[in-house]
Amino acid sequence: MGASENGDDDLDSISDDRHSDCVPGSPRLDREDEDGFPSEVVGGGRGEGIESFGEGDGGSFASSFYGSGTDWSRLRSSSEEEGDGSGVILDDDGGGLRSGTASEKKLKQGNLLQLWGVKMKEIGAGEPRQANLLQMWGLKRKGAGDGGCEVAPLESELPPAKKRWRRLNGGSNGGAVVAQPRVCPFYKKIPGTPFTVDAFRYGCVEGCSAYFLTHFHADHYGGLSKKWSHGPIYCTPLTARLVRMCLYVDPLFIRPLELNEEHIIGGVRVTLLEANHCPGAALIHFRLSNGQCYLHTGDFRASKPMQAYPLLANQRVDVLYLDTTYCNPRYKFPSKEDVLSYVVRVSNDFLKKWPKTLIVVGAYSIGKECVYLALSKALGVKIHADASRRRILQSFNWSELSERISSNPKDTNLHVLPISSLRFEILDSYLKSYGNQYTDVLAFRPTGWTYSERTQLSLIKPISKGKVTIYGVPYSEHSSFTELREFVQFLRPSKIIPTVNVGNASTRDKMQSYFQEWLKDKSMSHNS
DNA sequence: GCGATCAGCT
DNA sequence: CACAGCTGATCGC
Repeated sequence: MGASENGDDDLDSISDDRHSDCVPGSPRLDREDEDGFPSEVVGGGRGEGIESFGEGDGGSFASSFYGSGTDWSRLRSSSEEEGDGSGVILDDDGGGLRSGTASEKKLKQGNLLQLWGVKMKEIGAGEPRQANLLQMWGLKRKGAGDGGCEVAPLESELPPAKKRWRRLNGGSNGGAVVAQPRVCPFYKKIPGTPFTVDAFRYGCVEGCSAYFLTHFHADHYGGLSKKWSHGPIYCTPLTARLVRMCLYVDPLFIRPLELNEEHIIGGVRVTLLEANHCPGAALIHFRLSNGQCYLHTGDFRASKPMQAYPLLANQRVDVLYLDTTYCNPRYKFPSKEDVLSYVVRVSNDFLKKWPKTLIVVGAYSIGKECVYLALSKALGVKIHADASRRRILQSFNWSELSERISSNPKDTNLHVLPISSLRFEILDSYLKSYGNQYTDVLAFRPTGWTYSERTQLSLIKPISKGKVTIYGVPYSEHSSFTELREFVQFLRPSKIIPTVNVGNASTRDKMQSYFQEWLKDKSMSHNS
């Protein structure tokens, strides 16, 4: 599921090996860096495959690239904040303040008012948030005192493409990203190579001459803009299109790599694999010239079919950079297929009782398409999305989806809205804006984490208010705890580096103990 | 005015 | 709790 077709792409005209000479002549890894990894990371045989980091062709890996920020202690951690007195900490490169306590952030931002405890809300008398969402749909005029007009926005009234993207996806930069260190953390760097993964918000990363982007979500592409000039960006053709269309990155820097093809970049054999996350999302497999193999999962949902990928089946993986979003046994959720049939069933039942129901699916910029696609197929109706979202969805070249998209909201009772719109007041206004076309709204909020307490789909209880009913459904695009365990036990990597939830020392310890538990029985190895 | 970044919130 | 943002605000240019 979730795989989208890669049709012809208009971006891939530039040959990939133009930047294959990108390893700068730099000193070797400093001894003080050791293997560059904290000792808490699980290792197979201690040291095996580790000493070789930084050797071989990739040995010119800059020590400055890998030397700073190589341990967890540089990461933000609430527990650590309590521990070390949380003074202002200077970066190695001098001057910069490390993201840390709230006071540090305020200092860094130079926001004296906040530092002094003056709240923003007390200063500005802003409009309530709802007004803007209503304005977005043309339901309410700016500054107009009336109850809103009754018509959906006309195409001609919409802002130009760029404004529309920015409107859909956040403020001025396509969505704010949570505070992170200014220095690229070590787990975004691939040792023995001049590569980083999803590391765009650190400016020019020293020693990095190739920047990989696993998928088009703001917390991964953060920092990319039309001013990007720090090096080539490698990603799938679909992600490449979005980077150009939505962020206006200069195409000279964008290097689309077809899935399932080996590409030689800087002497490293690189293959992108379908990640089962959002459209365009990829796992990245690196095979260094010294034989070391690394797998970076980006964000992914582990699945059985992945175990048949030729690069993963019966292959040694030395280091696994793992999406550990739900690496806790409390996170159990059903398969995507089960959730899709559940959503269809709920909708059919609802429509039987209230035939004039508007069905709404909440979604971010990309991801969760299969939820409304499944509804579209089952109900035999089209999908309405606004111009901003249509532009993105059409760029997928996913014909099964494209054919079902409608620009006219009155064409169909199945609409996609930003997930932030799934609130009673907003949906109620939305319902009213269609006059008497609909009597009720049935909305689905697909997410992975609302499901933590429930164990069965049948136990899900919707919340209703007036004519609006909202279901939170456990449609996850990350691996459940069980899926993660099965994937790790299948792959049996020598070493695992978590890439999510790493800001807290106790969470890191917990994850490492799970990894050890999963890998303790060597006789179960598939990949020995 | 525009773009980047931050706090607070969902 | 955490996902993947959203929104308003400030700051530099």
